[in-house]
Amino acid sequence: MTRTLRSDGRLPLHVRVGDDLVDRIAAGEWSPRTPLPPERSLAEEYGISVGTMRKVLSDLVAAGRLVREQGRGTYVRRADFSTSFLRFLRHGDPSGPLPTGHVLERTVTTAEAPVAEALDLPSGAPIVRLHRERRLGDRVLALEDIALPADRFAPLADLPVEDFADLLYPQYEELCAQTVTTASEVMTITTATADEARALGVDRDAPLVRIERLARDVRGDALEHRISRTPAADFTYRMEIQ
Amino acid sequence: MTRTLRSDGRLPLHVRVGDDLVDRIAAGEWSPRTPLPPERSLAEEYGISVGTMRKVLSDLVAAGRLVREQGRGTYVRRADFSTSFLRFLRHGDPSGPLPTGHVLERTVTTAEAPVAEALDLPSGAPIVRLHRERRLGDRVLALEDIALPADRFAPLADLPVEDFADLLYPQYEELCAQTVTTASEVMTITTATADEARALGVDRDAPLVRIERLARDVRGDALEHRISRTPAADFTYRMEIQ
DNA sequence: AAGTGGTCTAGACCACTGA
DNA sequence: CAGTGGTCTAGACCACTTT
Repeated sequence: MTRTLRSDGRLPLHVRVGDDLVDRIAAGEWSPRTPLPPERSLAEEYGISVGTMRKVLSDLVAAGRLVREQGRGTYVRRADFSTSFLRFLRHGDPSGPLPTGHVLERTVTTAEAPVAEALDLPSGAPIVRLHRERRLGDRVLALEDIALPADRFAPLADLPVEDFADLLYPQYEELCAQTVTTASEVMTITTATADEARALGVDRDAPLVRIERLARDVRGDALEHRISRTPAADFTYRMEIQ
Repeated sequence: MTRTLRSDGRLPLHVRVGDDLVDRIAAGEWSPRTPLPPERSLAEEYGISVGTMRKVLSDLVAAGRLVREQGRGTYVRRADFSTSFLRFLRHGDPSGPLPTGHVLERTVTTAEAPVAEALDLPSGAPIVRLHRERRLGDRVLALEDIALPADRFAPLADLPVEDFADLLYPQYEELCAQTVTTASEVMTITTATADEARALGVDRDAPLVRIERLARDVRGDALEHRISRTPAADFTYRMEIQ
């Protein structure tokens, strides 16, 4: 009757149940729109007490994997798209108009070694590549080069380039049923190549902020590799340290 | 018998008890070296159940204010000094030798408006100013300008400049009983002035990373204002996004 | 062995959301 | 009003650290 856990029985129950829930979310059993069952039902399903199930769920909330709302339910968390690095740019007020996205080039190709490694794919695996600009009005704020595993993102191989949205993550969710939950970024300062300088409207060798991002799903599997470049002069980053 | 809480009685018990504990930590009742009483004693002291006290304590752990170790006790958390932005510099391996710190100038003066505001002091309040270099061997990695409220940091006004340590936060704790718990930083990219270029050994107008940090104690009160500058070419920053 | 935090249970009752 | 998560209790027992 109670759900069987396959993980190491020496681990605490709340850890094993949490891992199992993450697997089920990754398998698509629940999405950001369909709530998980109430904690009482889940506790019964796993044959554990409500108190323990509450610990499982609040740990997953702390880990950024779920969101709970009193009276409504427990939902799979989607990445907050405003955490994009673009919110660190200085243009206008942060509550102002959203920068637009423009895919200039989309190719289906095979992954070079570094990108394949980042995405945890065999070298030469098929990927969808997007070259993209973010703009505010006429002004180009950033250049982006995006790589996606072709098997998970097949619908994007045929999508007309003008149909790509300003925000890609909601589109990944709608068209490809892939939800971005977390990401790691590495930021460095570089100087503009001739092409970058032309596209961004800055001098050759002007300092750029370069951000390499790896976006992941609930289970931590790599979904998207993205390199963004933006003029350093426009950049401010705030962080809270503990 | 049970400790009286002064905060708004409509708030949940675990919040009120948590606030009270933070006040007691800020008042110096416990330090990173003297453990808090065991959860059972604390629960009794406040007249609440152990389960509720456990929630209070684990919330404070999640907020970065306490550290718990099974079998040992519950301690006030100190800032992990390795979270300093210097760990983001590319020189050598991160586990290599620690950069040294050299106070070039120490003055006791009054706070200018922006610094006073950041430190939440009245304009013109007395502060201790430090101008400092961080070096690895002969090489200057970063310049720092530090401002500290003179009342809380009186012992530093007389300390010979050569007695300042490589890491200041442990010294704040030992000499001034001030523990840094959290900080916020704002990072921007600037270009080197003539003085900065000379001190850092880069070209005039070379890109610099400028980090403005405000360090706080458990209660969130401002302890230290610090502006650091380091050559942008040396800088890498990794972040995990949720 | 004594003392600490960690796991887990089995409830009662409250606060909020939506139909 | 039914159904959801949030608060709080009162325990038992386990795992780890220190003496």
